[in-house]
Amino acid sequence: MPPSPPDYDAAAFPPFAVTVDLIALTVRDDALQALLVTRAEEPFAGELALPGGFVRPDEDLNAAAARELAEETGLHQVPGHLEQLGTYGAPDRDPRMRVVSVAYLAMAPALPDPEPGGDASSAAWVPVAKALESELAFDHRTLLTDGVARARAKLEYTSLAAAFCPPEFTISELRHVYEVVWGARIDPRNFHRKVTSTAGFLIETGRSVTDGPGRPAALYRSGPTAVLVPPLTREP
Amino acid sequence: MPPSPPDYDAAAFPPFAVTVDLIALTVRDDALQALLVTRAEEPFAGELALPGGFVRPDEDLNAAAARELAEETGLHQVPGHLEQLGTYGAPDRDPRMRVVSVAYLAMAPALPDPEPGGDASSAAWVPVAKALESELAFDHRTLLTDGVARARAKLEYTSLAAAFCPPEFTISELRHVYEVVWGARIDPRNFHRKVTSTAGFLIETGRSVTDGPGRPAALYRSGPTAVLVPPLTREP
DNA sequence: ACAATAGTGTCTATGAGACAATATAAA
DNA sequence: TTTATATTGTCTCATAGACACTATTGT
Repeated sequence: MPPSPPDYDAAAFPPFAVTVDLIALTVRDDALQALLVTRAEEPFAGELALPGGFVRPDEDLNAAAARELAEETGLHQVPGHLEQLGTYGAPDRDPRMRVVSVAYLAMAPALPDPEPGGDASSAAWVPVAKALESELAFDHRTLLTDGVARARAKLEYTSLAAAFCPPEFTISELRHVYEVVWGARIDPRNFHRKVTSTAGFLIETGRSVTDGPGRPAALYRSGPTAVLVPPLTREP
Repeated sequence: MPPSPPDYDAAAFPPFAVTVDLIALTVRDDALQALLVTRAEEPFAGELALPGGFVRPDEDLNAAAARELAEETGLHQVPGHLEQLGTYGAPDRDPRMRVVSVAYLAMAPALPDPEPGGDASSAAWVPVAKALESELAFDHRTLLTDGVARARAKLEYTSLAAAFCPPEFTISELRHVYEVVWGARIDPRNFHRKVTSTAGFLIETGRSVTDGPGRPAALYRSGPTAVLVPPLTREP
């Protein structure tokens, strides 16, 4: 058994840099898309990367993630869902120094394109399939893969799909989220029955909208139920 | 929108300390128990805390967690399962300085008590129910609560319950893990049918053991299936 | 024999998936 | 009308839970 020091001297702690990185996902143009930036500085200058940045000295981790998301999208208040995904801290993941990155997963409805020329000039929404074909800076391919896997899994047993929808949405829009994220067709009739029979998942607004031909669709808001029992299954 | 600096100067990054903390769980004496230490130093000297310590300058996060687990249990190689739980970094969570802690969840079979007098002299297994009644240092009550919730949830849809069992175990032992972690009785007959009919969950060893009266129980090893479909449900 | 635990078989209600049928709109 | 989408209804098969029953041990 290796004899280990009883504890480090608190004043001599090894210094780390701590960053937050964002896997911000949305559904646009029938595709799952992620927010990516083009790095302006070394290392990996000119390459695609996940948005992120250093946590400030007196800033909570979640606050740092929310701040970065707002900065990169150009919106004050970003709708949708934000949760911690995991922390990545391999000693050599950043060539400059020891950096530990706390990754956050954001799920948002379709947002306007980030303003070119603004602070987030280099940010853009990119289909996940295309992003995973590209080179990504640091270990960001791993982060993106993990984030997408988490999102896909969570659609099964939580009501998070609604985070990809605007505040009021039709059941077709919700189904479309599932179909795009899972990459699978879903029977509209069974889906309708399932989501409407899960208590607390959806709240009727009483209104309806008509888009193109066909019977108008009822509008719903997201309900209080976060965990779906039974879950929606992915394998037809 | 607050104008934010385009990026921090990499050389002027805000320094953080990074630690790993362990939620090490086991099933002993019909109770879910956690490994706790009594702190020797300020802050919170004399109080109960989760085991943990600083990540070393060239150490991976998972390696740091595995090292701490080995140190605190007194075992070179700790059986069971180790996974990242989440990262806790509120600015004031450590009164000394800015500390970001990566929490790891460990699930192990019943282990010998840590050697008093050794390096882990202050470590001991404590029933979770009792631990949550006590004061815990830092935000460790939150970490412990989150870890237990994760473990309970994961028993439903993964084969992780076997991590609480020795390498070879009976179906009764496995069921006992579920009953203790969930705090609910499970019908032995339906449980038997369920776990044996989930392909890849259990592997027969061909041997059996007899403990007390009753028919001998077949011995199984854990199989390759990590995700249980369909899941075992918690609500009878 | 009796008690205790392991393991198998059976029944029933529920729910998922397939798909027919109806409702209501645009073209 | 034709077409497209929304919504409801029906049928069938699989399965979860309740529980009777058999198997095999210790006392």
